[in-house]
Amino acid sequence: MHTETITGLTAKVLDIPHVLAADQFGEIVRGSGVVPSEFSYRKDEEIYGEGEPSEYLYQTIGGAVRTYKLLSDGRRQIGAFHLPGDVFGLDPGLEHRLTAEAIVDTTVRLVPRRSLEKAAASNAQVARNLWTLTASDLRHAEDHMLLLGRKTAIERVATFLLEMDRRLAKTGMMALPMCRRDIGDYLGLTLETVSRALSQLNDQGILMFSSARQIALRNRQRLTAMEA
Amino acid sequence: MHTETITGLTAKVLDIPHVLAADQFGEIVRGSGVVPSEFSYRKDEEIYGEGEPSEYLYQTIGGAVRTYKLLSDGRRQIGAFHLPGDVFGLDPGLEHRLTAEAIVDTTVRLVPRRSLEKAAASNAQVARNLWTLTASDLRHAEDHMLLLGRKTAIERVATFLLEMDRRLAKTGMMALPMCRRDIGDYLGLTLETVSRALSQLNDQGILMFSSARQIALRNRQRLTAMEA
DNA sequence: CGGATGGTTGAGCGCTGTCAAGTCTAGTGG
DNA sequence: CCACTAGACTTGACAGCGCTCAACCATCCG
Repeated sequence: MHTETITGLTAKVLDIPHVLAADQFGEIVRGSGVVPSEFSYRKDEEIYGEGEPSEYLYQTIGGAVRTYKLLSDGRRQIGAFHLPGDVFGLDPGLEHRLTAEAIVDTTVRLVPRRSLEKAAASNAQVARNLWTLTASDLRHAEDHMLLLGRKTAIERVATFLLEMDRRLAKTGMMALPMCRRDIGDYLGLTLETVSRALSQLNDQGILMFSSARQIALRNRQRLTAMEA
Repeated sequence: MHTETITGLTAKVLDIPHVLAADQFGEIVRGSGVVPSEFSYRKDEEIYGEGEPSEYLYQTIGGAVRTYKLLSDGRRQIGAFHLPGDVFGLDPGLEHRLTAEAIVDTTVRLVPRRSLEKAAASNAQVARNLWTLTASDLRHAEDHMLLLGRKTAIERVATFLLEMDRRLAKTGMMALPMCRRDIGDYLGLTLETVSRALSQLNDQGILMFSSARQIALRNRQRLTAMEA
C-alpha cells in the first residue's frame, strides 16, 4: 500500500519547517487520485534541465537533489537542496527554471503535472496545496537572497549548518550529502572559503567533525549568534 | 467605472514580462467580486512591516515600492522593486515576510486577503491567478539569487539597468525612482560601488545620464553582453 | 597499492567595502 | 530671485575579505 509509505513520510515532512503543517505532496496526490511513480537516479545524474518542459512534480524519498542555475561561463548558483520529504520541480510555467541533479544516488516519487492541473481546477484544496508549495520555495528564496546579498562568509556557513542540522540531523549528528563545492555554490562562496569557515568553527569548538561530511553541532547558541 | 482604470493598467502590465500574459490582479479582483480601495503613502512611509499579519494584496498604481529584509545590525536586502502595475504583499502565510515602503509618494490599490481566500476556494481561476503571482515572485527571486551569489558588481548593475529599462523606459529614457543606496541594497553592493559602475558605463558610452536618475541606454547589446 | 576524488591549508592578489572629501541638486526661506 | 542647506551623488585613497593558485593530505575504490 502507498498509504504506509506516505504516512511514514508525513512525520518526516513535519520536521521541515518550510513545508507548512502538513504533507502537501501526499494531500495533493490523494486529492488528484493519481498513483505516484517512483524513479531512481545515480549520483550526478540530471533529473531535468533548465528550459525543459516541466512535466512532473517530484518528491525526494531517499538521497538528495540540487537545483541550480548557470551563467554562460560556468559559474553556478544552487538555489536549494532537496532532502527526503522535500518537493521540487514545481515551476508553474511551461518550463523548468533550474536544472535538477541527484547529489548522491536518489529515489524520487513523481506525479504528472497534467493531472495535478486537472485536479486543481476542480479541487480547491489541491490548488491551495500547490500554491503553498510554491510559497514555501519563495520564502526560502527570500531568506537566501538576504544571505547571498548581505551576509559574510562565516555567517553564511553558520546559517547553512543550522539549516542542515534542522533538516537532517537525527542523533545530534548530520551526514551532509553534498561536497564543499556544492555548499560553496549554494552560499555564493568558493569551496576553499567554505572549508576555512568550517575549520574555524571546528577550532572554536562550535562543531565537531567525525569525518569531512559527518558534523555534529556542539553549540547551537553560539552558531545562532554568528548567523547575524 | 473601474473597468476603464483596469483596462488602462492592463496594457502596462503586459509590458512587464514577469507578470505573465494577463492582468492577474484585475482578474483576481473581478473573480472575487470585491471593489478594490485606493490608498496613498508618502515617500519613505511604511506600507507593512515584516512579521505583521498579512491582510491585503496590493497593486502599485503610481510611484514605487521597495520590499526588504533586515539583519539585526541594519544590513538590508531589498528583494524587489514594485513599479506601477506590479502586485505585492502576497505572502501566503499569516505574516508578511518582508517590509514594504514607498520609495516616492505612491498610490496603491488594495483588496482584503480574506475575500481573496474566499473567492479562491470556489473559483479555480482566482486560485490559479494567486498561484501564478506567487510563482512570478519566485521566478524573480531565483534569478536574483544567481545575481547575488555569482555576478560581479558591473554585471549586477548591467542586469539592473536592463531590468529597469524593460520595466519603466518609455521614450528610451528611464526615470529611476530609487536612490543609489536602494540600488546597492537590491544588488548586494554599496552605493559607492553602484555609482562607480554607472560612471564606468557612462564613460564607455553604454548609457547616458541626463541627471543622476534619468538614464538612457545607448547600447543594449553591449550591456546584455556584460550581464554574463 | 596506486590513482582519483575530495578536502585542507597557505600565500598572495584583487575586487569591493570603508572612510573621506568634494560636487551637484532640489527644496526652503529671506 | 537668490542664498543657504540638506540630501544625494561622485570620486579618491586605502584596506580587508574572500578568491585564485598551488601544494599537500585523506579517503575511497579499483
